[in-house]
Amino acid sequence: MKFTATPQEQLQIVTTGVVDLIDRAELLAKLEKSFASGKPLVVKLGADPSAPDIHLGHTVVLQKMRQFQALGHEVVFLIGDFTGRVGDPTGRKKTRPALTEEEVFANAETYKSQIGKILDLQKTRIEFNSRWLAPLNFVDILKLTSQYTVARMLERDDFANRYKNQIPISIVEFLYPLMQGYDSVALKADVELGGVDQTFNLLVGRDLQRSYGQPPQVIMTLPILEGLDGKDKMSKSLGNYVGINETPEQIFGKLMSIPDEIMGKYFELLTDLSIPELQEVKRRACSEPKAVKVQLAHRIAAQYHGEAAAVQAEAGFEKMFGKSGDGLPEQIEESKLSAPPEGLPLIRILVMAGLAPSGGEARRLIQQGGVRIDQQKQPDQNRMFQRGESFVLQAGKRGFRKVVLE
RNA sequence: GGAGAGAUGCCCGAGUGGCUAAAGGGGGCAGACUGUAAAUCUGUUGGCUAGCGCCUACGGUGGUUCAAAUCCACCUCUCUCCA
Repeated sequence: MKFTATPQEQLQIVTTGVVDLIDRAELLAKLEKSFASGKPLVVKLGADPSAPDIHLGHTVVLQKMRQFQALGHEVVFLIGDFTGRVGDPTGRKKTRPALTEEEVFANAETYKSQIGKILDLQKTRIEFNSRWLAPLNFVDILKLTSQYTVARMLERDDFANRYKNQIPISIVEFLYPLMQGYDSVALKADVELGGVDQTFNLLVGRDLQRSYGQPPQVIMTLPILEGLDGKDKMSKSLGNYVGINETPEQIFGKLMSIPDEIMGKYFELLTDLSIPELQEVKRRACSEPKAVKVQLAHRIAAQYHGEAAAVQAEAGFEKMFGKSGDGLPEQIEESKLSAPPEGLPLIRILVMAGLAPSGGEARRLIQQGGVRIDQQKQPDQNRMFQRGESFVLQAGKRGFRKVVLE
């Protein structure tokens, strides 16, 4: 392998935007060695197999992976299937069900199709940590655990807080950082990437590599992206995310709903704007926030679906919410419902069309004026509809369904 | 192993026999206002029901009682201190 960029140039590219880099000198030394020998660095990124939906938050670190990849290094996308199979004892109520082999395989495929939007799959190595974790026996595990102390584990913020607040910490949780660190040993990783919240785990990897006689990996942490609510980090379980598999319309719409304050950060972490462009955007964000937000939504939609789709998504948005629009989305999903001879009451229809989770919820929506039929507010919860009728049903601001009774 | 504290709805948290589908807050949802932003105000937030009402619910099981989230017994789990 021949590198086109010099170690210094590579260092420059690869360290922009990182929060923590441990250690800069080590990284440069690794880059130099790799440049001289023609041997690419092994760059590791771990992924949780139980949540195979990749959202914009994940892309921050994936983009960093792509930079390494573009420079000619070997990126390893590591799926923590073993961890997933063990399950998570922390959430007592919702014990994470151990994933079956089929599920792991299916999730891996899902991952591939998604990370392919950012990484070059041809050049991406995909690994499963069960390959080396499953064969370990108790002696191996004792050796692994003897490398670490409880006091050092309690250095992790999360553990320290829970310990202080008398919230349970399972022994197994102490093993997770060790397992993750052992992954680095097994892969002989040169660099491991992760969000800043992963700092502790990444550091454990360094320590373990040293214990096992390997040169320690360089760790690089990247900023955590806030979710659509602008408060918590973007995550599927909080529902404040934009999945990269979503339609351009969904991506556009969701991005338009973020708080103004985080627009700058989104531009910074999710687009490839240059520094001067970023400054320009941040300046305009105060004077014309709407236009800037549209630009953001457009740009990101285009990144994943192309310019044409982004243009269309923007037009659809205007049609729906703009001053001159008619308040209807471009595409409305259709529900064919079979009605009994006596007809269907509105409440039932809302539930059957998937616009309300229960009858009570549907009733509430109607009572509060959140339900429209063909754009007309519909206050009568008992209104009956007969076979052959069809109309556009709207629940709340965003729930639309074309209902056809048959 | 010993002593003590605790487990309540999506989350936090009040509630020590009936007026408790359970205060209050957070979050969610809807409405008004708007830029599908923020802030603010209003309503709402277990299920079934047009409604009366019925069912399910306060870690689990059983018991006392006309009546239990509340009292008793056992069990499970968590935390603290001692060893």
